[in-house]
Amino acid sequence: MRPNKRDELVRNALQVFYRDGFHATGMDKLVVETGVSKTSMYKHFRTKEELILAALRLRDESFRISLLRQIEEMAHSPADRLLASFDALAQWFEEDGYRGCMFIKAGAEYQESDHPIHLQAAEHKRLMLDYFTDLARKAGAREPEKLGCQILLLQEGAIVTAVLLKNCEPARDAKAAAQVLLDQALA
Amino acid sequence: MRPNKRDELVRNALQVFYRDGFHATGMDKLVVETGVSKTSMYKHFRTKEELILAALRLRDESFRISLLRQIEEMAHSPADRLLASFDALAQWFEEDGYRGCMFIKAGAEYQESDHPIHLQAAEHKRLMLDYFTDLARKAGAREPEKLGCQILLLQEGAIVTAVLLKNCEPARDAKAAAQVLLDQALA
DNA sequence: ATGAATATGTACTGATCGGTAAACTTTAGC
DNA sequence: GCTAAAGTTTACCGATCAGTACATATTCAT
Repeated sequence: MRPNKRDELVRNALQVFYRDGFHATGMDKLVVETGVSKTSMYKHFRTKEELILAALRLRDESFRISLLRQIEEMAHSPADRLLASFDALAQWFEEDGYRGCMFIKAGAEYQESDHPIHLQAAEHKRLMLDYFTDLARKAGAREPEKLGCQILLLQEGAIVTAVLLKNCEPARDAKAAAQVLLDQALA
Repeated sequence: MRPNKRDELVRNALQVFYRDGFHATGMDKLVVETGVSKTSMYKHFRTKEELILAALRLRDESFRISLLRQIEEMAHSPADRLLASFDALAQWFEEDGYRGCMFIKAGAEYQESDHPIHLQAAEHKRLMLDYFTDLARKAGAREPEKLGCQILLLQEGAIVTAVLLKNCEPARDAKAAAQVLLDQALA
């Protein structure tokens, strides 16, 4: 268990950053919430920013891996998988402690477009876009880049709407929209 | 010019909050950037939170008013106006200093769903949803609530995607998607 | 069992946080 | 021209910010 304390730190810090935000989470709060001493934190990461970047890297990995696995279990054709991504979204929204997309929030708190945290958030979205575009291409869509982007737009829209509007079901309406767009792109 | 200093404060503070974020903007920075003394600020607003709420109120008003006017100038039928909203979006994305939606960011920095700032951000989105739903109804859509929500999802998705992904044109793809959804809802 | 790496607690730095106190100056209505 | 409101400067409060120093304790491979 040599480097595991570091991973444990990143894992727990990730939860706190996701729950409370980046600027609102001080290093002293992290000491309390993660159980890792401040001295140890600064042995592993030279700055708070580096710790945030590590947390975002972990989030990107675990989020995308589990999302893709979910999708691939639920559906098998590329077209069905595009649609299934919205069912995965709906499940996510129902989870306790759902607080929207960590990368949208990171981009919102670190707005300069050349900031490392902003860049890492952008990279995550680019990977998501690539995944949807790939599925659209495999599904035989006429303009896969366009359909992939539209699927992404619906997802991002649903994610932020699910945070702010409790009275509507964005995942359902987004899926219905995706179905229409998909039909039209395959016709 | 009695109460105008207050309005000037709110107007300038709004710009700084939008540019730099809420937690990242301290009251001392606002003194420098707005030219209003700290004592005066606290004469007008008892807390930073009240100042933020006033800034958000102003933003909601001016943003919605100018957006609706733009839309109503560009198009005249309800259906065309739904589509024109994406042209207004595209123009917004091109503006210098575009930094996404202030209310999405407010909801991201103040995440507790009963927080006054979170509630105010949610109220803005609800008003936007109502507007689109109303247009969808007037356009004769089969399920106006559904179409209104889908338009909103595309808009929100485009807004956050325009912040993070510089290499694609979310407003264009969102408009094309809206066109398809609209056709299908009117058929 | 020992040595080296890794962890810890405590105490601290200077800067900044939101917010206040008090004394002084400007502005505007009568 | 006087009065009172509204604005200002300057200095301050205790708390918290990110980050560091240092001495001690725990862990682990040999």
